[in-house]
Amino acid sequence: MITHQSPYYITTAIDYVNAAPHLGHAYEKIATDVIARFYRLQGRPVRFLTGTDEHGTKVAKTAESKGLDPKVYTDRMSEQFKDTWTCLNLTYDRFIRTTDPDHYEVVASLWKTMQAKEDIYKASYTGQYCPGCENFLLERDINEAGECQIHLKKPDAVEEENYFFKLSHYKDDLRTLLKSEGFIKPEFRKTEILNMLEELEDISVSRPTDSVSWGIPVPGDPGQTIYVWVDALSNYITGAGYQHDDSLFQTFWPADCHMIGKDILRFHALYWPAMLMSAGVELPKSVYAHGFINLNDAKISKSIGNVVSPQDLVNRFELQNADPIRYYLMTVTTFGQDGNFTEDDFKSRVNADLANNLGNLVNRSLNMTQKYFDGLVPVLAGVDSGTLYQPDPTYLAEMTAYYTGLSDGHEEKKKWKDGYVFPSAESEPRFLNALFRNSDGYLPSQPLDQLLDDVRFKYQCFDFEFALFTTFFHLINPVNQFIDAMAPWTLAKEGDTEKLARVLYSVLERIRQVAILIYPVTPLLAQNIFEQLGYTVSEKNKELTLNGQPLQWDNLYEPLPFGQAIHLTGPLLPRLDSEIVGASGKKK
RNA sequence: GGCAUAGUAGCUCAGCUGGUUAGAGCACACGGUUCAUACCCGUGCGGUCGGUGGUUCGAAUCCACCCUAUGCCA
Repeated sequence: MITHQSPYYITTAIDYVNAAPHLGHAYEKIATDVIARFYRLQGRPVRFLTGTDEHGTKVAKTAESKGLDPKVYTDRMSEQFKDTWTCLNLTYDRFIRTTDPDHYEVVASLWKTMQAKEDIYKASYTGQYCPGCENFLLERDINEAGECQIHLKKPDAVEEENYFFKLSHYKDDLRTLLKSEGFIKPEFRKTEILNMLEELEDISVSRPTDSVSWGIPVPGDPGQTIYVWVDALSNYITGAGYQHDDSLFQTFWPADCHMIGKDILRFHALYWPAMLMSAGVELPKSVYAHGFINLNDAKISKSIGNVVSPQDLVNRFELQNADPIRYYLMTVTTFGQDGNFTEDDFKSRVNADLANNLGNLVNRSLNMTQKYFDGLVPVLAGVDSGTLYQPDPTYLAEMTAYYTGLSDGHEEKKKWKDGYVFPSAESEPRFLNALFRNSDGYLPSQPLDQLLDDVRFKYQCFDFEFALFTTFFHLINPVNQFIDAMAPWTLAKEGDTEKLARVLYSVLERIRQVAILIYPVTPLLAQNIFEQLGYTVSEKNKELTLNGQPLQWDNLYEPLPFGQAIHLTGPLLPRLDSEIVGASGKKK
């Protein structure tokens, strides 16, 4: 690994263990894993934190209802989350639990620092308390008759002593932060939070232990329990070694990105930075609020009964692994916006993109290699593989002339619409150049290296949909077209071995590149491709190694070794043809 | 009720700061091919861009109001 690159620290929201993990939880974790894998490919030291939020009355009550000690209950639930993340093949570096001992220490310490700064004070709080809920009600929990929506009883006005955090004190600093470039992502969320700022008040940060006992006690006041957000948000610094591992903390803090759902942006963009300001800790560089995923057009919720876990989907569609789920979720919508997971769309998209376009391409190419070259990557006579990606002046001149010939964008678009420049038999040598040199003859408007850079840029912007669209539309599909145009089976019949070698090599080489591009999203498919291409593949420190070397983005320009023995093992991904069962779990 | 985001072909979505006949993929129809996972390649079908008004020579794109969905807040 190249270690001179700057470290990258990304976190997910920690999940509340009161409910089992479902597709919504998975969405965020997958996106974060994609980013983590992408940055590892870039050679940056990455730290990826996820975990569970385990304190609070609800959890204590649920545990009690099952006759369990809260700790025993949360032990079980956090294992369930870990199992799910294993199923999704997540590469997190630590799974933090708010019940972890070091987290207790960090929260207590953070509290004391904020208290020493005189940002925490005690005051009385009056709220509408519902005995049925064992909690204070928010306005939205109360119906028009002034009753609790759930228990249909009027709540009691209860007054209790709480500690408060001087959030309002940080209004101006927060405004400056929020307005700064790139702190809140996507950009359109900025307005929403800035508007909230004006009505910012101090927040309650503790509850009497009588009401909430399952939590971290306030230092020096055992009668109070630290409230959920101070506890939960602090996980991000605990997970970076705050006060426990100085070298880790210095390496990875401040976090590069807190990946969260749009519902909790307020806490991450206002409360959390203010707490850090108070404690004198550096602020995270960005907070990314992603959208929600619906399931078959319905909100994912217990009451609707459409809670589906990734494991459920793997079983239902008889998937070999979760890659198709990862792929679908990352392409179903523009990241940041809400999306909809539809099961028959899932099936058809996975079949079309992964099985047919990519899978079949890999399969047909390797089959031909097996058949025509005894399973060895074709050797290009008289070509030094080290020079394959060196610019070819003749070709560059040709391309330049082509671009210059286009008077404006309109004409270029027209050419695009008229169809790609198909290689005739005569133009074939140029086309081969295109496949493994700097430019791609199929798409004259976009040289190959630009396309590859474009994919990288899209990943950097968390624009996963476009990163993959570009890969499939501009890099994979053209290879299928190329194969048809070149008709290697005809070349084989005619005995034109040299040309056959060039065509097939070009195809295999492009497949190799594509495997790198899709690796962050579908790591196991990528791994399978590398294995079939004949590489010795293993995993080390959450990185893939090919022939002993860690896979890196730069490998895009390190071509497939001539003569490498491929390892054909059958279809990359079988088509999904299983019957679709209703999302709600209803039978067919 | 306030703030924010979204509402575009049967389905999932692109369309940046307004400009010639609104774009992909999937699905569907027809043709071609056989190396391949009933696959791949080609052609075609398909939309009065949520509604109503307005600004403009010109709006899916800007403004106002309304309807619907989602999140936060009250």
